[in-house]
Amino acid sequence: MADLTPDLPPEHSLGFQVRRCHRAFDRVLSGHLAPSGLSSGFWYFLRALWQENGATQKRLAQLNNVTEPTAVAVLGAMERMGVIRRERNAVDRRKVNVFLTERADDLKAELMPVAHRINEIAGAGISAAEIETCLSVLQRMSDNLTREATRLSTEPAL
Amino acid sequence: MADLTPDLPPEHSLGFQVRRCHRAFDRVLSGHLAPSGLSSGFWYFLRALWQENGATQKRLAQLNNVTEPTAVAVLGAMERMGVIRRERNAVDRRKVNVFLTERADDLKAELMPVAHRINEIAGAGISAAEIETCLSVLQRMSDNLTREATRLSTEPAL
DNA sequence: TTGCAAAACTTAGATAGCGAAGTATTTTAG
DNA sequence: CTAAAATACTTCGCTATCTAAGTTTTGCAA
Repeated sequence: MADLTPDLPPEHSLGFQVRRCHRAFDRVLSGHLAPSGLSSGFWYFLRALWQENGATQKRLAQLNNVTEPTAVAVLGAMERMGVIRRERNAVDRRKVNVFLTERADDLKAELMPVAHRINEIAGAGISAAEIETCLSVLQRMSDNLTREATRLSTEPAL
Repeated sequence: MADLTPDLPPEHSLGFQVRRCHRAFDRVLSGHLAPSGLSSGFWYFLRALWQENGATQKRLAQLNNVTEPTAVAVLGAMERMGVIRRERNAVDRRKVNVFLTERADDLKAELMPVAHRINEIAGAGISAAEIETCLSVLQRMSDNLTREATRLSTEPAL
């Protein structure tokens, strides 16, 4: 009997390559952060806070494309490490504003060059035009998929 | 005092976009798999086994770019669900060969179209040439980063 | 042949991520 | 003004992932 389900060779699967690349990035990032005693999860929230210090947890979750429970967990760890401070909003007491501590400012000087370096390493031997195309494709795919995920959760059984 | 650490806007960061896209893929995949009672981790191992039924756990970990403990955990769950069967290799008793069960064959017919569909959704409105470029860039970045990760772990303090 | 190194797997403990459900606060509808 | 809905956060329990360290088996070398 012939096999009627065509294969999708991993190398030509967008999902496969994106996943592989993601983990490669994450491993290198973790490797560079470990000497400072930081885990890779911190990085994303630190970067968001360097741009929007005092943001609410919900806002930080959005900037990072993670859910709120994830934000709570990581920010909790960051607070215990003294990198951020959480403050209940006085006007709207549902909100919690997150502020960087002095410690985090030192980290910025230490970590920003690392981020640049990792992007350099990743893009070695790849033309600027190719990288631009890749970034653009990744962005459009994320948008396409986010739309689909929303559709899936709002139209459950279909 | 001027800020001497240049920002890396997330939209122009390869790491950021790859991570965002990865999670978008994973969410949609999970959403499509949930009705079948499967988690997204199963998919990657199933695909590998459809190509190399009977492979060892080490081999499956390599094909998936995950570590051996990860493979053990996911394959354990798959075995408990009756999707695979593990068999100690008679010649070299260190090895464990992994075989698909009948149940997994049914899943192939069910899941392969889903995988194709998700890649279609992701690539909607993007030209074939752009996608080819993106795949190629992702592959080269993964290789660059994997090399760096190896360097980091073999030359610890440098 | 014995003994040590390497290989394949496993266990243990940690971090991220998720969805579902719970709590407190604010907003809105009637 | 009050009840219901929406918002922001939290808690809980799960999966996936990692590193480090342990077990069993095999292979190589003195």
